[in-house]
Amino acid sequence: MHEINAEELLLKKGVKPTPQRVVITQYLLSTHSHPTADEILDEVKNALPVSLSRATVYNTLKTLVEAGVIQEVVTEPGRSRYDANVSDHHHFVDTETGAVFDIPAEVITPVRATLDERFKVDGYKVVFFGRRQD
Amino acid sequence: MHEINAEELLLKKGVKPTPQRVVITQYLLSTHSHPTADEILDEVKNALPVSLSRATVYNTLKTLVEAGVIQEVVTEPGRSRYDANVSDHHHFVDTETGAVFDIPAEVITPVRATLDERFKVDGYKVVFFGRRQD
DNA sequence: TCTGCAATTAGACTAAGTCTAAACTTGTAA
DNA sequence: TTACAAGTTTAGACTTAGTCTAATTGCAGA
Repeated sequence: MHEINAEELLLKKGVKPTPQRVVITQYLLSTHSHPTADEILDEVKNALPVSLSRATVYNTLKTLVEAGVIQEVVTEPGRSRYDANVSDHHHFVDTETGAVFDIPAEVITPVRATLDERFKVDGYKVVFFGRRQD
Repeated sequence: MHEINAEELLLKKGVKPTPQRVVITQYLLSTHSHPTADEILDEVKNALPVSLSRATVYNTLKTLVEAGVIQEVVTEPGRSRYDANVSDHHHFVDTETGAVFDIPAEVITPVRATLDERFKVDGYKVVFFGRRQD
């Protein structure tokens, strides 16, 4: 098994691996917590020897989403979360804590819909909600 | 068939039917456009003979959601939309325009998930995305 | 080394939503 | 009727998430 390397990943996706981008990508690869932009800023600023402004975090997240390195996840009003898991998957949201968990596409039954032919469906996302124990 | 009456609906749900609440509820019952709070404010302010402040729109929407009169729908980053359809249904989002359409639960196959038993699932929502023609 | 474009930055700005304190209803009791 | 209390609405200040701008910094290629 080959360890995921942020710099290689960025190069492969055609994104110039600047220190700020590498560090943000590393952080997202290392967590399953679906952090918000400001959580990323705090984490990365406190833990890593690279200067980082708020604007750069937002710029970088947009760049990474456009390049397909990460995904934007909207599970609650008012702010976005980010996910380095770009494989086909869905989400579970804990309704008490707001915590978000990945659900691989393979563990759910495929959704088939009978729609008016004017709807051209490119895909779908399922969000489960409830409580996650422990 | 009985026409839906906003005032009756509010009473039935235990919400005091003030003029502002009735007018916002009427507007939501009359549209399928899933408006945002500020769209509701504009619509209602221009069309109806009742004064209405931004704070009241936000207060009222929160009250109506808590009472189960309407639903909050989050389909895009940064703002919420509101839906007077509280029956069991899902959504289709046009990726070009952001327009949101209701998809009744009956027209999709039920989603079955095989999850770690720590996930206590209360329900799920499916969001389809693509283009809606015409 | 120079040059020029891309990336980063601080901080002003915007948009969506919340909060606060005052004013306004409304239902009920005197 | 009047008067009170509780609930509702209001304007506008405030907060939060995110965008924009204009100035700097950092590199890759000539």
